[in-house]
Amino acid sequence: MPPSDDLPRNAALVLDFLLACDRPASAYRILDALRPQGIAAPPTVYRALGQLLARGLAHRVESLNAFVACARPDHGEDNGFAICNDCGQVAEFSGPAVHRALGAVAAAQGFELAHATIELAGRCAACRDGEAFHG
Amino acid sequence: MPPSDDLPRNAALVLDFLLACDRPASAYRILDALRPQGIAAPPTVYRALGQLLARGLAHRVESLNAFVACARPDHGEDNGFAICNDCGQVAEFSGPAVHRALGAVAAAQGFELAHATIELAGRCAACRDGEAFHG
DNA sequence: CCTGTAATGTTATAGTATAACGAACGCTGC
DNA sequence: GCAGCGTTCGTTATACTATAACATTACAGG
Repeated sequence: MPPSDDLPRNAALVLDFLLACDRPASAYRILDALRPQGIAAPPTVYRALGQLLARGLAHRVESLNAFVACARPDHGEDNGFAICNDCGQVAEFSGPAVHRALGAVAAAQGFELAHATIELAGRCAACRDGEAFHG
Repeated sequence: MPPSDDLPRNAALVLDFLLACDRPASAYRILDALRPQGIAAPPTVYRALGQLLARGLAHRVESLNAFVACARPDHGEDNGFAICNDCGQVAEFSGPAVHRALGAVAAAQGFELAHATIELAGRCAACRDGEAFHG
């Protein structure tokens, strides 16, 4: 499987859309957005997303049932997301200390860790600042 | 809102079922299991789950779209789950070191952390041991 | 040419979750 | 009592998320 270039047509379309989005998009939102490009049915979107996920070019945000383009395709997997409840934006972060701590927890239980899902919900710096003006 | 006792009838039914399960149950699985007790439609289940989640007596496992009874109703929120891909069992853990690390990551971004979702996928100790006998 | 693999298209269906309505219950204050 | 209020509950319908199953196309290698 090629690293990142020469994506299939549909995967490239979906990735371009995700990159243009500043927030997570659901599969059906992607579908609606790409109908003009000839994508007509859910399986097409889910297949493209599957290819992107397999290449690490996109991530699924479990707590939103939505997808984002990877902010750091070069970095490792198992990054975390900070999700703003106010504006809906999502920031991807790596957090080596978090992974060390999780690895320790897993090891303590004899758990063989394959993948970590880390999703923080709260308010981003911008929205906190914004609220300062309103009270 | 009372702490834990005197749950509404449906919430108590759902909690009893989750406690009897050794693994996460989807809302529709709960629905099927509790039809004999008079629960007939999805909103009834989701309402009961909402009450349990609000009291911290159950948790939603985002990566499975399923629900578990809380293993530690006395402990804090934001616990993590270790999900075995082989047997489907889920272990709840607390991991203060993880929270400290996540708090640091959030603080570094100016992110106001409200809730952390931490879900580990992999293989539990029992399933690792089991495989040793098969090769 | 034949065949295997990957990508695609299409229809239908499974699985997850909530909106919107209204009825019934228990409580408080009059 | 009973009027008003909040909570729970029941029901119907619908929205949203995801995959099964099968047909088609395109291209690489023997």
